[in-house]
Amino acid sequence: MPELPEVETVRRGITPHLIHQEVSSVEVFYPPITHGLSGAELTQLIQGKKLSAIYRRGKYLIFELTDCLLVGHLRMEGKLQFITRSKNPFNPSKHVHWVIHLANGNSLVYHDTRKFGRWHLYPETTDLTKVQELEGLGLEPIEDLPLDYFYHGVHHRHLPLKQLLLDQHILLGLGNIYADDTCFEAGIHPFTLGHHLTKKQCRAIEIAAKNVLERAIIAGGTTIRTYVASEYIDGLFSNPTKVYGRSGEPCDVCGSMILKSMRIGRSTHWCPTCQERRK
DNA sequence: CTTGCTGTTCGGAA
DNA sequence: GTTCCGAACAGCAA
Repeated sequence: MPELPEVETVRRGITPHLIHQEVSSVEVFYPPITHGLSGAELTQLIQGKKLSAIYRRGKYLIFELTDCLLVGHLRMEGKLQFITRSKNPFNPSKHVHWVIHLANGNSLVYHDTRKFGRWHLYPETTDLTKVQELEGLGLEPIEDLPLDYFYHGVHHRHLPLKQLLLDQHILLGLGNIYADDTCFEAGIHPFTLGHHLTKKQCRAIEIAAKNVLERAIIAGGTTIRTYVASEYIDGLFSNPTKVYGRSGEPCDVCGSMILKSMRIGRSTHWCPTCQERRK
């Protein structure tokens, strides 16, 4: 489900409920999601430890506990649900794959219909440089980037812009939805090849990505206020896209019909007028 | 019923 | 080294 804004919204939503809280036990119903660790094994490893921080890097969530890290990726459909003591004992649905119980009686529940998500415990370190999943990741588009950063990442590549935006080794956090909207916001055709992009276009893409993601985070932030503890935080906010999922509809800016194409197993959406193809 | 599509990433083949 | 393709899984719509 989540791209960067959704993961960030989940992080902000659950942090106040979890920070400084102590883990009492862990249940695991589908161990492949926890690198094969059972509930008993995970309980053994983190029982009595306190959550000291929750970070996000790209689409990864990182729970820092006493002397250890729990690193997770929600992939397509992972969701976290915080439930209060009053909802316990909790009857997990068949798509709930782990539950972390806190000493105060509340619980954090992981739900993932397609079971693509992964959670990896690093039992003896809080050093993020030791985390394999984070090795080689690119930079956050919502933070300041070095001069011509995206240009240097793509000008020698023979892949379409859309695919380069999905590559987490260059810019972090864009998925299929926000990659399409980033191309639209930058006014560049998603199939423009990396080595045809100018420095100016690349700068426009950096700015577009930042704006698209920040707007979505704000939309999530407004939604989160209505967040109810018993509901999944899945970040499908009232944050309308400009082109994604809108093929056949008129473009907001020029009225042209938005197009859709299937490539490499993913859909891509664009406005043929606002994103005229050059090469 | 079957097929294709879905917000992701990885590993192995070309 | 870069690029392509299928796999992991479940549900839904056509």
